[in-house]
Amino acid sequence: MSESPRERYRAQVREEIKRHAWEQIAAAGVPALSLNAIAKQVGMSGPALYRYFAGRDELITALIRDAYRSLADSVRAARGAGAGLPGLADAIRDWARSDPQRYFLVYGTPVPGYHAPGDTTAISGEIMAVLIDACAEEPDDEPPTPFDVHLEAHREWADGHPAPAAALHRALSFWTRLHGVLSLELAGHFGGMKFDPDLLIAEELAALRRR
Amino acid sequence: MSESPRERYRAQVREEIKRHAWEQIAAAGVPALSLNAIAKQVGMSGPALYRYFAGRDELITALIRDAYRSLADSVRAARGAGAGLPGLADAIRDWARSDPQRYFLVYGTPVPGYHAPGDTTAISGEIMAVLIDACAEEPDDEPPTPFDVHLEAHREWADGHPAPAAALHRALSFWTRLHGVLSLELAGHFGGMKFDPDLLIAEELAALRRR
DNA sequence: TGTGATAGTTAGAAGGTATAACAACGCTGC
DNA sequence: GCAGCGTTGTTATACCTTCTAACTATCACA
Repeated sequence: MSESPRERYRAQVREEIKRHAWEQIAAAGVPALSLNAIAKQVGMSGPALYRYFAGRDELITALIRDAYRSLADSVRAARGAGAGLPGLADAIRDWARSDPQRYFLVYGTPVPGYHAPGDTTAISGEIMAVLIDACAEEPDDEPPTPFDVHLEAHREWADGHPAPAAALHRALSFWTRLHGVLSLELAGHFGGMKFDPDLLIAEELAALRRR
Repeated sequence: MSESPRERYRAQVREEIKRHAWEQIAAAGVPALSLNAIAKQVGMSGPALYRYFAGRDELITALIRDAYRSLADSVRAARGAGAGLPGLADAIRDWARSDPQRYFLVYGTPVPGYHAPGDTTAISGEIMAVLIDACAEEPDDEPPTPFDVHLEAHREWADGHPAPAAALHRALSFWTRLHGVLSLELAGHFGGMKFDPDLLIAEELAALRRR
């Protein structure tokens, strides 16, 4: 399983290409990402880059995969350190704020034709599993809602997780509420409004306990 | 104030250009929007289109403005027809589903350098005002939260609306919760999950009453 | 040490945005 | 009615992009 020197070199170059790609994306967004410009930055000329990525789409797909992986790692690390829902929210929020365009590469505007490769949906499920875990340990004194019973009938996506439907519901709400505030904040839609988005997030998630 | 025949013709051509632009965007997203292709569809060749829009950016800006205007009109129409929060949610949801890429043009991934023109932020405020109106007439039996008092101190963005801070809070939560579910749904992130997003939206908004 | 896969090069096709220079049309004022 | 001018269209062009083709040089390995 040891890698040949060629493979090692190849992997290094691929990483360097992606590093420059992330810089361009952070600076001007995905549309401004130019393979030519990256190639020059890396020190090779134009088409040589196609030895490492079949094209623009494959490079972007690799970036999306890395972003998903990074997010899942952050979430699992936080959970591993004993974080509950507030701690997980902090982890996701920090991850998103550290590079908004990376967050939007995962959760932003989709390209109509694009279908995510299977492994990213697997990573997505991995994140969801952690959220459900954290939700399952929260106290639950509310009666089941209509959506809870609906969820009970459509819980295949939880991948056999044993948590009650109410926990799945909570995980979904956690995800959508956090994303709702976070994406609007990062997109600048709270522009003129002077309130602190963190407080809104905190309250949105606190309300989760009361459902 | 009557418009000359030239102005009328010019306005018609601009509309036709935007019509084709929307078709391209709906089909393949903003990145695939090509001025050249649009020009050919309209029946003129290439650079002639620059007589009507100074460039790609100006065309897209015009589309964003129209999208904002259309959304605001839908919201106001629903409100004018007596809709409360559930009705407003339906209106926004229907508007978004009728053309997801139009929704994402307004609320999707932002371009790092881009600053929205002033009139669109005005329209955004117009929408917000309607939401606050609807929230103000909802019964409110909850004690004020910490975020409520924070909002009371930072309510300039509500543009002098007389509603109590709790109503502003509710309007913000309505907006962020709806956007959270809607954008994830439209982006396909509920892919494998078989639950009905409408039920989740309904429950997220019902929980608004309990804060 | 020879040989073949790999990594790089330049050339070029196809298509994009955008500008410049020019022709033709039509509205407007006299 | 008609001269003149602004507007709308054209083609040519510059420069960018992605991506393929053909060719060369290098490096690992038998």
